[in-house]
Amino acid sequence: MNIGQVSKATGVSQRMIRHYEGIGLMPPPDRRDNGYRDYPPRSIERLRFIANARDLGFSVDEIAALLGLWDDRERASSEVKAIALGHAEHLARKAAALEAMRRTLLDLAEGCSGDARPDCPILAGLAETRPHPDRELTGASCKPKEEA
Amino acid sequence: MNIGQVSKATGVSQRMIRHYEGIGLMPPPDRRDNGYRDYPPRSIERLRFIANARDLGFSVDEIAALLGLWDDRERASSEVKAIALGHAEHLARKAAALEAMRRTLLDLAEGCSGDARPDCPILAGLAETRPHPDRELTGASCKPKEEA
DNA sequence: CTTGACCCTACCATGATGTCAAGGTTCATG
DNA sequence: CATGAACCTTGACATCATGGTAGGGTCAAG
Repeated sequence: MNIGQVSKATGVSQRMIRHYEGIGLMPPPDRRDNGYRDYPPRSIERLRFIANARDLGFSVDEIAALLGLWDDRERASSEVKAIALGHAEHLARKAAALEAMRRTLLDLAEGCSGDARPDCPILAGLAETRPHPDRELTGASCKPKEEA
Repeated sequence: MNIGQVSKATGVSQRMIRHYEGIGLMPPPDRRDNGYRDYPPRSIERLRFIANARDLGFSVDEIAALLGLWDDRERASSEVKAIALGHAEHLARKAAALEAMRRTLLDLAEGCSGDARPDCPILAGLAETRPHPDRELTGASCKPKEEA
């Protein structure tokens, strides 16, 4: 199969199919005499696996690990489950962070009249001193450089 | 003030302070004879505003809009509120998407024994045909859909 | 003068994806 | 056969926010 047909069959863009090959998620397919990639039917399965995992928010590294387990018929399902549950935890933390942002925003907006007057607690809140003024500072403001 | 002091005062890295200048969020400050950036105290306020907005997940474009309204003493608070509420909605949708992913993942993991046996519904679910019209990827193996 | 902290610009990298460019191949049709 | 559409190829650039590095200038104190 040509790349265009694989793309249609899987819903993965040609661009990303080549990309996955480049980063090692897909094995390099055979080439025909004209240089065209020639995919075996198995590739479709594997691409769908990758795309589904991506849709679930797995990182490339996680997908690589899952593919390795997929290829290994002897693997223990506990390994797969550990990756999946770890990722679920990761997703939960991200969702909670977004929710906290939203909460803060709604709290700020609550005090805002939302009319034609210029007074606005949202802007006032944004201009306030930052809650965590202890972020990373680039350059060595207080760290000794021990470089040769 | 030198950039290092502004960085310390705001918790924004020097790297990002220069970046915000490059993308137009911060006005280019005066330069001393030696080429060093020389910031007025106002810059600290503005940087804090930017950093706070960024922490709330606003995009650069949204921050630019908020800054414009911040600079405008005549603006109506309704404009600010509209941006804020729109963004809150955006955050809610993102959080919901993450939660849906997590739900799917947990559903898949539920059927997984998580022991030494190779049988694993998580991998089976990932290898399934991609949801094209509507998704039914949760739970056990569904009927394989044939689509070209 | 030396040292070390500070500043400058400019480039590279991330991750997933899109787009565009410039060129080769295949095939159908006039 | 010639032309053009539709396909394939590689490579490069852009996004967004951030970190890092390289290479070099500046300043103040010892």
